[in-house]
Amino acid sequence: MNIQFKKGVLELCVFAILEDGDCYGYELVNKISKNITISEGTIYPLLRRLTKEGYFKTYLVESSEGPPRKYYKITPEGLVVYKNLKKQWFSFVEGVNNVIERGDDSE
Amino acid sequence: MNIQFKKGVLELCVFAILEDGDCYGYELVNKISKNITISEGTIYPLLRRLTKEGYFKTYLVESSEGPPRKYYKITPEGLVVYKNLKKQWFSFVEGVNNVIERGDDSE
DNA sequence: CAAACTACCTTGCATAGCAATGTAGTGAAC
DNA sequence: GTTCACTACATTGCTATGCAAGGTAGTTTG
Repeated sequence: MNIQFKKGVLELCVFAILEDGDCYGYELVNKISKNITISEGTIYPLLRRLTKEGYFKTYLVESSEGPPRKYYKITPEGLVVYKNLKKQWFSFVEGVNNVIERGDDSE
Repeated sequence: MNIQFKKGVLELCVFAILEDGDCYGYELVNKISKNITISEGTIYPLLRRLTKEGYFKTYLVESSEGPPRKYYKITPEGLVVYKNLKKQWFSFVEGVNNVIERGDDSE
């Protein structure tokens, strides 16, 4: 899979999944992996960053299957950023499709 | 516009436009700019790289409106790479849409 | 206690886009 | 006749993000 394509989009994916319900990091990796190749080394720093920026809050939950899980919950600010990012993504894809399908738009 | 989204995709756009007919750098910037914000500082290094990798050939054409134009022509190898990249792009977009729309796929 | 799984985390590297800047040619304005 | 705007090429240093590779620690199975 083309690594470059993912730049900025994984952030959007994480937002989208968390909007549907709180998750912990390892769970996010597994969910995203069903559709896009992703590694833990990508997700954890991303979650830290977005938490630091105030878009997520975290809480720990004990697990009977391993170490405690750090759950991430989207904040109201995060929700605003997410909706904006989602719009940008769709309009970007539309722009790319215009270029690809017509090579050019006018004339 | 989100800069990160463009990573790797501008390459695809350049391929797509050149598949439709030879262009010079400045022209490519203008064509892509109709749909996606782009700067010259991005396009010229990209064209150099893809030419060096054997995906484009170039030829100069005098212009009455300024300095000579360097036209880029896609090579057979370039065409193969382009078709592959295009497939990857569409499958990537599909994957992202799956994540965004369902948050998850299974269950 | 070793292997396999869950679950967290960090470091250094590669990549691509961009702003800023520079060079030259043409043509119009003043 | 020189200043401005446009065409058209190009380079440098910066930034951001994803990844491989590595590590820590808890649980369960043998």
